[in-house]
Amino acid sequence: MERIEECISFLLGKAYQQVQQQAKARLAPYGVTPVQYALLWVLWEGDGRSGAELGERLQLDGATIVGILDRLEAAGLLERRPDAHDRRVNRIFLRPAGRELQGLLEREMDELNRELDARFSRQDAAKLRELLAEIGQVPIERVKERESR
Amino acid sequence: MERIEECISFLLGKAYQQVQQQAKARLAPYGVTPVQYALLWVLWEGDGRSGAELGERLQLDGATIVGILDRLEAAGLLERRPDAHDRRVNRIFLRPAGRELQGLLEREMDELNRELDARFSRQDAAKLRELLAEIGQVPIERVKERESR
DNA sequence: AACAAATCATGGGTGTACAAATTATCTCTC
DNA sequence: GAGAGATAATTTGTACACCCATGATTTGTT
Repeated sequence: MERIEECISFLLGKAYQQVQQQAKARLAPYGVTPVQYALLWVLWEGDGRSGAELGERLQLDGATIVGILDRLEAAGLLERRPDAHDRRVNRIFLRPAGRELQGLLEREMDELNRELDARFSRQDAAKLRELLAEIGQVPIERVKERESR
Repeated sequence: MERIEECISFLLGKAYQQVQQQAKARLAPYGVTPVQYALLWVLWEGDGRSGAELGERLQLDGATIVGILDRLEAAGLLERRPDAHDRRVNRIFLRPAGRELQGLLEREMDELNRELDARFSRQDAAKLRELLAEIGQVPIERVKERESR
């Protein structure tokens, strides 16, 4: 690997950076960041999950989730409600303002994704998805859950 | 885009996250982060550039560069020397400890890149590079430098 | 029942990233 | 040659992102 430009890791980083900046710019007018958008997305999928569940879904550290929830809660987009049966957990619920953003934000991000798609032939776009998914698949240690029986 | 898993932006983020974590784990034993490695790389290419030049090369904000240089300098890997002709700029030079890391760190990262490559056929690997490079190409406003004449 | 182990949310510390403001210096123009 | 505008480095403030540690609980095991 004599040239850094040939490393997949480097190219991946560059590409990610570009897309990230586009997403940031598109979401900024709504006061939402890309990560916050991802979290809202899973909430639109379904309300009432715990912070730990959200973290697992997004592959984010628990400590990271806390901060994101803090900001979204301060913005009035969601609220934490204590779980009735397990006093360790908070369940996260959307507030009206959080629901209302769905249409707007999805429109923005759909457009970004269409722009990305438009750069490639249909075949290449599919190929890119396939190859990225291959990398995104947890590559190391999947040895974790193996509960008895 | 009904499923977030189909968005290129999402897949890209996931893939990036994976590679980033691998890189972090491999570099951590040497007390170096992925970004710090990238900066060291360009210094191995050539010493004595200014912070602004390094930032341009790596597409990093000036403010970000300052912090990275601070830590690498504190670690004794490089030093800032004032430019003789322009007292606004510092030129960045490797120190012996910084040079000695080159072999070790490049071995680590080469291995990671080979592991990534190994997941794909030669053709697919080339295709992936091509597609990523397409995204990484500055997509918006390249209208900046256009100096007179 | 009682205790060890696992789990959830959170707080602290480190390291990016970027925007905006600051300071020091340079360059260009009149 | 003096001020206007550009540029380099830095500071400050916000937002991730992860690790480690802690406290409150819950669960599993005797």
